[in-house]
Amino acid sequence: MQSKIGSLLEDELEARLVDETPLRASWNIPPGARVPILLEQADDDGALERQIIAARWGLLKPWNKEQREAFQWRTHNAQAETAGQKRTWKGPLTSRRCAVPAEAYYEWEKITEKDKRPYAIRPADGSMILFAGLWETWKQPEDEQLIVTFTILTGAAPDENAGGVLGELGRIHHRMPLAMSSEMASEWMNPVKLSEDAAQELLKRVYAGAYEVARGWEVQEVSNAVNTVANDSPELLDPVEPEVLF
DNA sequence: CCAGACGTTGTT
DNA sequence: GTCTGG
DNA sequence: CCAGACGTTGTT
DNA sequence: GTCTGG
Repeated sequence: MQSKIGSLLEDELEARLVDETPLRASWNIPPGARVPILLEQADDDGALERQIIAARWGLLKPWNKEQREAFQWRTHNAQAETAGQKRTWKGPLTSRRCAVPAEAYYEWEKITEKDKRPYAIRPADGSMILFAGLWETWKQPEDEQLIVTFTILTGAAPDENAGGVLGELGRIHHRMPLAMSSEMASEWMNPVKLSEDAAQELLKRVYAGAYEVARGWEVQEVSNAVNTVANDSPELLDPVEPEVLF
């Protein structure tokens, strides 16, 4: 995943940067990293406000006491198909929905057991992606501090014969993160507590709209420099020429 | 009732 | 915390 | 997600 | 193999 610095996000997302923790731009964001997420909450006066908050990618379940056990599960994604039935996602789904802004994300195509090939995926028009996410708070045992964590919902990738960018997405991977239009994101982020049924319906609509959002993306093979998290520069998004075979 | 799990991706 | 399994 | 590490007391 | 770190 790739993300802009906080101040730029404030303008672009028309939201207030709440967490003062400096959020630097990054072009290589792994699970576990802190990145800005977008959510709606009541401000000090009780008015609904759109906020940008630094959050850890990888949802930590609030009942885990030890950091070791909290970090054990891979929770950076939640399956949209079953999220409504899973204990871990139910609470967040009814009450803590967020959007995760990104300019691009990476997907790895598995070629063989050891060979994988990274692609950068982003809106062709340079706009921001708003992934559908869920957030949660976790109390750090050492200092009782609440830290915000999040996960990104995923769905089945389109059929590889779909044609166009949807076909490309399906060809390189069988899953994809669910992105939202800005209108859908506004609905999604509304912090009203939903019933489980209503939350399920809302999620279905996000899922149903995800391919249409993805239709505006482009998929470009990039250098395997992105495989090493220490590499973090805008050049990671530069396309590499596909190998000519003859 | 109490005890124990609570997840995804990808691979088989 | 909340659900499932026993 | 991928890359890279993984370990200590006591016994041989 | 599995976990940690980034």
